Amino acid sequence: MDLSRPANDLLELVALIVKGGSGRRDLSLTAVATLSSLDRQGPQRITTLATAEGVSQPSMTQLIQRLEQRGLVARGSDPADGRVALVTVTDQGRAALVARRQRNAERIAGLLADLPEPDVRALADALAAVLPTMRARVGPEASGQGGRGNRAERVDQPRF
Amino acid sequence: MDLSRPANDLLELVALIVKGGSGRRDLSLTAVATLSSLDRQGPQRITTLATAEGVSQPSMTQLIQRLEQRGLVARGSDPADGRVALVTVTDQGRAALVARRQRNAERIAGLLADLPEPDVRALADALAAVLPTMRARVGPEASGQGGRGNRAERVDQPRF
DNA sequence: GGCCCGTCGATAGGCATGCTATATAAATGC
DNA sequence: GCATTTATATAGCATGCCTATCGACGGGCC
Repeated sequence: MDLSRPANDLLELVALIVKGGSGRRDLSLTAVATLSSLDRQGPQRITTLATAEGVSQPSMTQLIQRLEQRGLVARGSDPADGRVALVTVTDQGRAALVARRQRNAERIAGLLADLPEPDVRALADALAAVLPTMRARVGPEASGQGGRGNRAERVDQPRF
Repeated sequence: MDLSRPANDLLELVALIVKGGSGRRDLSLTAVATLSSLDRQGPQRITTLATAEGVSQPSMTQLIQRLEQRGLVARGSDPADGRVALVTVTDQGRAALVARRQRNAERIAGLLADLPEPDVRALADALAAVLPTMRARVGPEASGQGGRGNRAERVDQPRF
């Protein structure tokens, strides 16, 4: 089956949605992903977060510092290893996450609201069928445990 | 009809796709969109590009300068109005655009390739049905001619 | 014609977020 | 107990965006 047309269509849809969210970002994409990871998986160390989000360790250190200043995360220490900094989401961080998700969902719902209902239904069903597999496909590779060196060992892949 | 589930699913799909494209970007999102606009609609002035892409005029000036240094666009002047700078894509710019699109399409096709064919077909059909309307819905609003002031007059909307 | 004002683009300065290279501190191995 | 490895922090730099403001051109009105 030829995937180029759906691939390009999907690409365009993503571009439309991402572009629609113009304006000042309160939280960067990486910040949201990091908070989300901390929310789902509990306290994690800096290096783990860095490799999971695909940024360098210093970048993650700085991101955590910014998030800490804003009260969205807290730092703890690992009783078993004095070097590690265990990062935790605060309630405020969780709230920011929820608010952010809701705004995005509303924006997208606004786009969908203009479409004929059968089309929306077809899209909804197709997404529901496809998402679990894509989650599984992307997830494991992105969260490869890594952390052996100081560097993130990333492929030089174009982003979007 | 309840749009929250499809909206959240779509959001997650976008997040998966955007996050999948980790790594060094050769061209920013705005750069690609600008080149694409120049390719589709021919030479345009800085201000028009800025409002169309939702960035400030100085940002667009700088982006065009960077793109010009890399040979991806060229500047001309409007014979009818000495103030305006008409920006054009070069062949090299078009080539960069094609290469970029192809890499992205391949990446997404790679994701789709893991899915059962009927699911892909359903998604492809749903996308094809939905895209024209969304294009129309998002396009006009984003390219409102504006240009009254120096400032871009943007709403403070969270991006993605 | 000459002046004022609006519009177009450029410049200056600042902030956020990423990077690489390297430093510091704790743990581990001989 | 000192060298090595590992976890994080710091320094310095690049990019891409912003606001504020400047200089240049164009158009209307006297």
